[in-house]
Amino acid sequence: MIRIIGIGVLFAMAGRPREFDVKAARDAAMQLFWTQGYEATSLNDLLSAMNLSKSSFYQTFESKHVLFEQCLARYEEILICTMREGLATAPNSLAFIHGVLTDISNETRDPQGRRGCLMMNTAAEFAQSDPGIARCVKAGIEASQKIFAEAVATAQVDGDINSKASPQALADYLVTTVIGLKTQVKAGAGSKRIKSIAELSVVALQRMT
Amino acid sequence: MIRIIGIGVLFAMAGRPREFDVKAARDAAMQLFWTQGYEATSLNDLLSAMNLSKSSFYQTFESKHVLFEQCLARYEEILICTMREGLATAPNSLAFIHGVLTDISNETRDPQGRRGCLMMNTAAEFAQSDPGIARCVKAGIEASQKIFAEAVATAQVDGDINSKASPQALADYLVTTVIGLKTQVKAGAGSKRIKSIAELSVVALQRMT
DNA sequence: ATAATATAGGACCAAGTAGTCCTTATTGCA
DNA sequence: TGCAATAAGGACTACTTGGTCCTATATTAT
Repeated sequence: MIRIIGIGVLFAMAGRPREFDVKAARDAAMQLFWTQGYEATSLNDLLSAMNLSKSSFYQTFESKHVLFEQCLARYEEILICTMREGLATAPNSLAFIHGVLTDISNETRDPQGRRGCLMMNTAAEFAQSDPGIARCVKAGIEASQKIFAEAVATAQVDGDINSKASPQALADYLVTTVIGLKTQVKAGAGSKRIKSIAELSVVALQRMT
Repeated sequence: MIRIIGIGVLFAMAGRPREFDVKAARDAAMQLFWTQGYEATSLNDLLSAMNLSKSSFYQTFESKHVLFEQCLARYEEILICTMREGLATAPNSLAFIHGVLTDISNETRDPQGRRGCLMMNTAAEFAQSDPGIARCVKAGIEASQKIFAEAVATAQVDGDINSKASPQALADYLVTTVIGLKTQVKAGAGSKRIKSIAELSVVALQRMT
């Protein structure tokens, strides 16, 4: 039996309630995909990490591929929220930008940090062969570029960045630098090196026209 | 029967001669790995592309994994040679650096160009799980960084780059930027955008201290 | 009680994986 | 002529893959 609650919200009645947290399970899957990549993550890996039986898995999530799409979307959501929050709470916009770049140097030590960025990893594994995934990755990059553009514009008002430069262009530059730094980390670069590149990039940013 | 020719060179005598070109076959494999990645390239894919029977394949190349290592090494060799040549033939060092960055914008159109860089793709797929591969990737990055450092040093002598800056540090910056740009291309960025980021980065480079 | 749903577990499937082995034919040198 | 090597092709192994289906049991609202 299906009951209508509110506007357009369907609620299936009766039956045994779900025992696990769908969001928590999906987050566990996201972590796995993030660490291992899509292909390298087998269904059994997922079932273990999500602590689900195959039955429950397929009843809740359509397929491995669909689950992955959800994980990617969720990752981007978290990424964007984190960035927004960082921008809002930073002492000023330049400090935010500086922080995003230099903090990457902290990811060098443990394997956890060396995973890189799920979006980028996905672009590398998939973007050529799966248009849907490619669109999703592109949207994520676009979104983070937008936040950087906001930050740049504010920093220009603050007088921290040359006002002649286009915030869009500088934001593109920043996204590119972040991607480069994260990939360097993944490839094994050390903390000191990453930090110095980040510092250099911020200085360069302030002098651009 | 094995005969010794020269110093330490072994030459197996008699027997039917090999009908295919080992180097050409390996290059074909390299192209495939480059386009599809390691896991996504099946043995059958390789046999087709290399135009070999399974027998010939395993007689000549130890395994898929060993072949991949050879392909990666070969890729890095070509990359370094190409860079050396570019640096040698460019009108000046800054023009070389400028060319390397801006030429990436030409890779945006066809899928061929959007493959990215085999080294980076490999770092993304493997670096965490295969120490040998990781070492090889790291060596390749190091080598290209060295060439950039040379170019920067010469450009400083030419007066095109501020002499106070460390060539090593600027070279790290350049490698990072190249990686970022190539990944952006892979993720679907357009030619114009890539070009403008590249130009911006070169201008920034010249002003660094 | 009944309907509806979720649970665990396992059987099962078709396909694909890298890799080994064997046969038979081919080719070149000594 | 015979040895040594390559070639093509297929049989075969042992394993993994994502995914379906079924059974039996548990839990809830009506």
